[in-house]
Amino acid sequence: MRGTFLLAGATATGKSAVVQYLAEQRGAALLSADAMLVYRGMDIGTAKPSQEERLRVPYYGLDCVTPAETFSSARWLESLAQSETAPLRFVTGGTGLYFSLLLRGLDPAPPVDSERRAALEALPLAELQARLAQRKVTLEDMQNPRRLIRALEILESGGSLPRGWGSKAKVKLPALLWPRALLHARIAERVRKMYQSGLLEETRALRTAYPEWSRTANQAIGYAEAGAVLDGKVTRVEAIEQTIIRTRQLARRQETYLRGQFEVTWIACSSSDTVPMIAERVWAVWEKEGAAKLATL
RNA sequence: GGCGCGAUAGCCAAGCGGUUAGGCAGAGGACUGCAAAUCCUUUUAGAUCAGUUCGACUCUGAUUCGCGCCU
Repeated sequence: MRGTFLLAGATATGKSAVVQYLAEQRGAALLSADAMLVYRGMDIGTAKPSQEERLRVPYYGLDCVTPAETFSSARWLESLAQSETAPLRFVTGGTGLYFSLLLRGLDPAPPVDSERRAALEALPLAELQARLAQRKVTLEDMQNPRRLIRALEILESGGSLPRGWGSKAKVKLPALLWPRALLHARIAERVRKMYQSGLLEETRALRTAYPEWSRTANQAIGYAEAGAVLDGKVTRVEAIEQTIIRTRQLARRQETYLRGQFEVTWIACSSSDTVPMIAERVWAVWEKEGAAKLATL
């Protein structure tokens, strides 16, 4: 078997373990499709594959930047390109946007200009809306400054807005799915383990190494709350609780994105399943559906 | 035992004799270079029983439970 095979799914569904297992078994390379695993040193809170696991399988898409740097989806495409040489490649991760890039491509648009972005971010929402109104442009989501700003960046530099992935024919994507209640239990357990494994200490060390973090790294689930503990703003117990809640909310949004953007082949999991059992099901889906048809980038 | 205060949704918490409290959590949705981000929508009430009233979560009484004080 050759080619690229994908496995999506919400956080804490066990994607990584399943794909690690399959990669070891089949001699594949792994590409992480995750916007947080790119941060060097953010290991415990992102549930990054261990050094041992990484020695057994070639990995791409990990540790691309420091927490002080700003990452971007365009930048992730570099990791994708690096992994091209592998004859058999498995891609897994929780960032649905990256699967969109992989399967649907990226319409031409100007890269982010940090000065222009900062200028737009300083504007009130009403001003952003007014500027779009001047250009007779309406977005679906006129309350969302993020999207208004990006639209203005593209328009003000002479580009035209992408048509939208959601409106195009959906592409197939396999994903793991747990009953919500079980997933919530898995999330709670995982967060507690992160604290037992030293998330606070890791955060403290990273803050020493990098006093200023990029906005995205700063907001990373687990690290934001651990930082609040270190600053004495919340207790450890409160931070654990808040991290669990934010992770649950992330998982819900991840599933919503997959449902909305892809024709998902859901691979159902239950509490009695082991990693090899789920891996077998994933492999069966991959064999049946064939290698992913990637967009030409 | 007596007196007082309280009881509102999974949690916190208001006003009101008739028209949506609100927040959090949960659920659904959007998404093209920050995505673990950003934004939109939204279910679930009035401890129990009786009374007053056209109409009670709101007023009255009893009961139950909780808290405080007294003996």
